[in-house]
Amino acid sequence: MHEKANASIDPVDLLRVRFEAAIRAALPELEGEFDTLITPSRQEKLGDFQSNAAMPLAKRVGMNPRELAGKIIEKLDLTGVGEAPGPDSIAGPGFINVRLLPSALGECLGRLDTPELGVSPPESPRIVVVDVCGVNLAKQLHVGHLRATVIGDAIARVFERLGDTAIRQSHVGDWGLPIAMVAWRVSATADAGGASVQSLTLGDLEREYRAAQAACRPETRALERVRARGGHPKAEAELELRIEEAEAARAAARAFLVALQGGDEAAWGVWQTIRDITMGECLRLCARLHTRITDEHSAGESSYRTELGPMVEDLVARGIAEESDGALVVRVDGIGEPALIRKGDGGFLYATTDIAAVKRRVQDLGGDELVYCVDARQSLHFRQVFGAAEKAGYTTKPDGTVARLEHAAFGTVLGEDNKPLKTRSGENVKLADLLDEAVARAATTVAEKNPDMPERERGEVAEAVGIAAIKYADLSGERVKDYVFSFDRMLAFEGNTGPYLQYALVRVRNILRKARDEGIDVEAAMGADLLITEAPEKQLALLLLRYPGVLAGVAQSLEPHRLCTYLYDLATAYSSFYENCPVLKAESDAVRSSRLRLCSLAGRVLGDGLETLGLPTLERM
RNA sequence: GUCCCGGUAGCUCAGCUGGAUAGAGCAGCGGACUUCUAAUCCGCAGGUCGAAGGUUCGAAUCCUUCCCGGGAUGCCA
Repeated sequence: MHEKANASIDPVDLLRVRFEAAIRAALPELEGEFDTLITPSRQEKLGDFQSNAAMPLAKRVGMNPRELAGKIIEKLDLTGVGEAPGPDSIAGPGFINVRLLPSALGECLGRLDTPELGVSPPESPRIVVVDVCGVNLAKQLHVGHLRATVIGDAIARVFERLGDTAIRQSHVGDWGLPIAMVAWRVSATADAGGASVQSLTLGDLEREYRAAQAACRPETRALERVRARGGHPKAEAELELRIEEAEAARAAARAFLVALQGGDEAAWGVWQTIRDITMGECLRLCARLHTRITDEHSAGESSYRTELGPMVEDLVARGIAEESDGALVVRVDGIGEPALIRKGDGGFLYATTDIAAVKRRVQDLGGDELVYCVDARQSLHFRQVFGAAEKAGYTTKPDGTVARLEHAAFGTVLGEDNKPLKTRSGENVKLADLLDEAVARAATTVAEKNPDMPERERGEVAEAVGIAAIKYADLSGERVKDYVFSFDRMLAFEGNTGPYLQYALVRVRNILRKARDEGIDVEAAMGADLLITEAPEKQLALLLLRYPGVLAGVAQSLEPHRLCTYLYDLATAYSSFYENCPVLKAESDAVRSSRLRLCSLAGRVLGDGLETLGLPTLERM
């Protein structure tokens, strides 16, 4: 315990040991566990860390909290860690403030300075299955898909960074009647001598998708309305005809679906082509977005098609599913609405596929934890699916351990009217257009700031800056909150933005590059004593030490925005250090070496953090 | 009706799971580029944390009720 604390990176661990000993000594009669309640100070003038333990403990033993705080600091030995405590260390109702010794800070930093930046591999790495992206066949990705892709990938990256295995799963909506409707339509067009299916773009497919939807929608409501008003017979006749046509279209689409399900070669070929067109475009965007989502991560609904029937039979046989109004449902304790898993007509529903997906992710992929990065509006759906899967025993691994299932819900992207940007509105912003706009704006800024930069590099910088701006804008807010989409907000390059973080890292790299150019032995400086004397150095050092803990907190909470906040604070602390503490022109070689090492550490943490969020980094900008 | 999620500066948002005088960015005002790149830094100004109660040494944070906004709610996915 003491050994471990001595080797710790986080000063909180060092202090906890000292405070525990002091409290035990001050209150020998105290029984049971207690918390030392050590946290970083919010205001640096008060100290670096504080313990709030005296207040609850005083209550427990019936003492005055300030008096108890006094007794604690009498026993508190901070040798080698912090400045000796005195009466001034106590403030307010009984806060105990601690100021760290520069030497202790340097030693902690030295322990952070490992190839893994203080992140130790887990004793038993876990398998975390992360649901990402959420694409549907024949539909373009729009800004609504940004979140599932970017946040999901970031969460997966955090687990990977911590030494766990992340398996991304893109649950592609590639099955069912809507898909059959488009497939039937494009196939019929091709058969009639129109455009071949292969020649279609995703944009074409999406238009066909909408057209197919419209063609298959019976306008019974409109007819009812017309009849209720005693409308014109001609209008009535026309609507009746349209309804007939729609029914015919639906019948044709159903027939196509049956052919597809039966393995009909022609139907299968059309479906495959539509799939290839959609996924090709989707994966190009995923790559451009600097995510690690690739083809191997696609597990479409179609991949469950042969598993659903047997699974449902199994649920019925074991009495987990029951009939209700002709449909089959699974009731889950604590949820009013049951999960529907089979329609009256025998068809399966999205809950069915999702339950099968839980089973596969736990029992075949070996997931210890399943994370669903999906819109918050699906919240009830996932509570039902998780509950049903648990009831069925599908969340239990072959070895008997039970997987943890979590819906990492994100808020909706809204339009200026405060309503969700919806696919059918037709006014939604395409993801590809957003990226193009971002890069175009970044290119303008790059040209202004770096007129001498070679053309090709300017392009690369613009791409990285634009993508980082968008991703950071999406990642930096609390996950569950909605936001109103705005180009200006998402493509800002100043202040608390992705490019700000990239810029701070570029400044680090510039110094290190220049040092090498000037013939300074940078490698030697990497072993230099860390002299933390100036306030900005201290601020930077204290933040650096929090990095491993922040990563762990993000994995625990599934909230990447915490890493954003941390990196922004770190970049700000570095910027302040940069302005106030000359490195290459430091007053002595020892200080210069120390600062070079501090720069290097800051750069590595920043770079590592950016990469863990999935934001591209740069050498210059 | 029931359930879920939000409400913090003019705007966009943080607030480390109950700690001290609630913090940033943008916008506004004023400073700092012959210096390691100013996509930066420093300063000023800006707040009954939706409302009212409660819990306790201490509440933006926990509990209750209410107000406002959004969402979900068995045979679409």
